[in-house]
Amino acid sequence: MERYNFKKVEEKWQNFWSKNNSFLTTIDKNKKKFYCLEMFPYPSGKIHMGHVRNYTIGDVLSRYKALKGFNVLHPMGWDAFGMPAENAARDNNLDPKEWTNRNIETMKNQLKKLGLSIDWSREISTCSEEYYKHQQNFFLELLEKKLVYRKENYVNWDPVDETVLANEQVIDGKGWRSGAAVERKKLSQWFFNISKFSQDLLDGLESLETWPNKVKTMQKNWIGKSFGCEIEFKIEGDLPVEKIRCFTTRPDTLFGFSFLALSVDHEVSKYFINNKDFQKFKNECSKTGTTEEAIAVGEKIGFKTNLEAINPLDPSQKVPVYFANFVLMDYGFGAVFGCPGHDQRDFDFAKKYGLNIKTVVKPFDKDENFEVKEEAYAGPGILINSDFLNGLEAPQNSVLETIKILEKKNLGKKQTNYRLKDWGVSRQRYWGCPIPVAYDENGKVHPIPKSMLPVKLPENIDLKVKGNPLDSQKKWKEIIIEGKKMTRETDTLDTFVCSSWYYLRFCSPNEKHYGFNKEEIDYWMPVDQYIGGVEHAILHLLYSRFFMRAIDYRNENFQIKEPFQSLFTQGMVCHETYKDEDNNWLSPDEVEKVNGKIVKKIDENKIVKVGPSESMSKSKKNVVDPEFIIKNYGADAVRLFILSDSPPEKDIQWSEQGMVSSYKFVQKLWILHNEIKNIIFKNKYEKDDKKIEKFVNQMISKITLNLEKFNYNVIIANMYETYNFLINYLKEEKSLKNLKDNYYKILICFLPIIPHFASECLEDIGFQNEYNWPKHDEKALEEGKVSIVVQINGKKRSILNTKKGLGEAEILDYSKKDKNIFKYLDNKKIVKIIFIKDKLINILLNE
RNA sequence: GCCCUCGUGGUGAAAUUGGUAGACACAAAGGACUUAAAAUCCUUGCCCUUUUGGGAGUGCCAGUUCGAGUCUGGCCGAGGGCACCA
Repeated sequence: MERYNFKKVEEKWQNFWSKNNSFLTTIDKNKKKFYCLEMFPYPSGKIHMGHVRNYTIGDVLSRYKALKGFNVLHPMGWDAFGMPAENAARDNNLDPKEWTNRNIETMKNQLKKLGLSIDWSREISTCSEEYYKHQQNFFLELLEKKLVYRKENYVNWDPVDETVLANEQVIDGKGWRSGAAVERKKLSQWFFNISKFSQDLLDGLESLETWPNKVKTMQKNWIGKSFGCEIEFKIEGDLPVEKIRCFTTRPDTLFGFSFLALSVDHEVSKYFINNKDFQKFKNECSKTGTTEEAIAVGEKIGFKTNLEAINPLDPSQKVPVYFANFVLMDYGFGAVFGCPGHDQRDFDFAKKYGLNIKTVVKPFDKDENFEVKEEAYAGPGILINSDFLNGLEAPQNSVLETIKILEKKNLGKKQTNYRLKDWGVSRQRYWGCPIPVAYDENGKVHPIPKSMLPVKLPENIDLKVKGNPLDSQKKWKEIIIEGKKMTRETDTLDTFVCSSWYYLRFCSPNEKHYGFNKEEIDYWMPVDQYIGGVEHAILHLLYSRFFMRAIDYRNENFQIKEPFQSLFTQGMVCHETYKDEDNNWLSPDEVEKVNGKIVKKIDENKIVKVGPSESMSKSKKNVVDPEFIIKNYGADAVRLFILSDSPPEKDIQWSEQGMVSSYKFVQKLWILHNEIKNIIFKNKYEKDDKKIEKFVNQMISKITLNLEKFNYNVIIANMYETYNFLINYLKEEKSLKNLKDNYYKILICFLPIIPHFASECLEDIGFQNEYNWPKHDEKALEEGKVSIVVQINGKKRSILNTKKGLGEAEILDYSKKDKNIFKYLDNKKIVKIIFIKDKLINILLNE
């Protein structure tokens, strides 16, 4: 017997699949479809372990579903626009397109070596004209439907990447990619009207039953629905301001009114343009948005005006109007009614400026003299000190009741607010999809006629210029539309737009006239299983859900609202971190273990500091290169290891030892296979044994269930159990009638996990082409013996091995004779018996 | 501060959803084979007993139940998300 040569075998099967177009998919209406999609990668250069995990999980599912008889769509493509290409190209004097395409070539080869069952004929790349021309077309459609618009607005400006970021792309006040502190800047920008669908996006979450709750909650919070009331406050003072509108969720606490706070960008601020103190204050406020310290301390500061606001429910009450740093212009009306008694933030502000703090809600268990002292009381209770509102249950009844009163008196009206803001999609970068519009002499927007699409990116341009490289392309900017000279838009689209509809394109990668073909998406969509990292919980997943609604809007031919039927978010791949004496990060191949100590490879005397295990990242150098690992151990062993140990939704610890043991397991399986093959071909079947049949049926049932439930780590354990069983079985039984058929079934169960190995073994014992997923036979499971637990007063005292299906009386009889049991029964009365067939008997005794 | 998730051996984790806790693997210790090492295989894994066996035990405290890792309430701890959202 030869040692298992994974290199030869894996190459052989990869070539076989490729030559036979094994994973090519076409519409087949006689079969049930299954669309399995993993989040497509950014072509950064090489695949990393995260990709290996993500795509292995998807591949196991795809292969399993295909064996079950589904028509499986399992495509792959490239999220190919974006900053790294532009930066790399600029720094190395390259063309971003070349850089990107070279990376795609490399990564595609790496993915192929993993043995993924991907239909490569559907490969797409978002930076190809073939792809982005359809995207430009979508943009124009949205423009027609008024779902995309242009407005001047404060934006999140990333000073390092020199581009605008969407709210979702600002993390802790920093750019999601560059990590630079984000600044506020006023710019004219393109926006997608995602907020139009706030309620619909929220409602849609209900239908996504198999999405992780975590993700649904995050989206729900992000959409941030709140119900309340819009109130108009009359204003008196030395400025021509008559009224100011506020939004509040607690109109019922109006009698606790103590100040009115405005955003520094509120229209009232126009009267303070020349006020130096105000300008100074405003500066202070813009700083607090970005420094971490200010966020941590959360100090509230205000600027007092000479205006006074009148309480609509009690015109005799007048309170001061402030500008305050904690009021946001783009939520509500940029104005807040301050009720310090029952809102902690208002409380802090009132304390600082010595404003009145009035208690208007008392907790249920306190009397009417209850007073707010150390902190605001935001809980439920009964309204007090509130005139005609006294006695109402807050907020349960009081909010609606107060809104009714305000509406009747024409002082306010019911309103629902959402935190979700429109999606700014303009990016001042070269390597993205050009926005297909132009401006005439007056700055009026003109869509580029569809016949002139795509708007192609100019080639061979200078990327070293400051700002947007497209802006300096004078020739390219000129365009003539219907005889008129115009100037092109130089902003490109956020790359998240590209990934908002790529899953549609996979259904019709060759459709020339439109982004997709109706017949094809009707068959394939929605994606049955989407798999990717949880980091896209809001960004990509919300944008995609929006994009389907945007296409669906006023479109009778399109009915998809939810693109992803099921979502699975896999955990990260982690590795220990290492640092040398000078605190420089070291990669795992720069260190080794000598006598239990981790040391530097080049110098054994240098001790290495071992840090906590963290998600693999280039910056911490705690990465392991998949290509190297695949080369050393083979794709099957890598697949096996990446799935073992931890459940796929949890983080996994990369361990060299674990990797080696997976490798050895494949070798051991090969030795076992040869032993079985010998028995099969020597035709030594004589004894008809049910033991193997029962075991294999149990195993099929377990593995099938674990596949359905994404318990892939348990499947690996099942594989080890199977191996252990077979080894012992072969020791006992040398003549085995049922071996071949049962072994065949086992190999098919292994196929999704270790496809090369299983295909090779199947061929080796004479099965060549079509395999089907085995069904477990209930009858086989029922035969034979069971272990029944015998309990005395709820404690396990013995185990009976009996035939299946015995009744209570028989089991009790056996129990009484059991040597571990009868000593307990001595002189005791049986009070009660709990009996569960084939499982357990619990005998309750009188003490 | 608010929201969500999770606490099981030295480690990663299983447990048919209320019925044998620790499957399967990693690491460790002891042993076998070997002149030796590597590889491989076997055994062990809290406490008491020489063994048969018994006791404790799934973060902590209580409860429901014949029976709780699983259900309920309270507490403690870890991880993640959001953060002046009125």
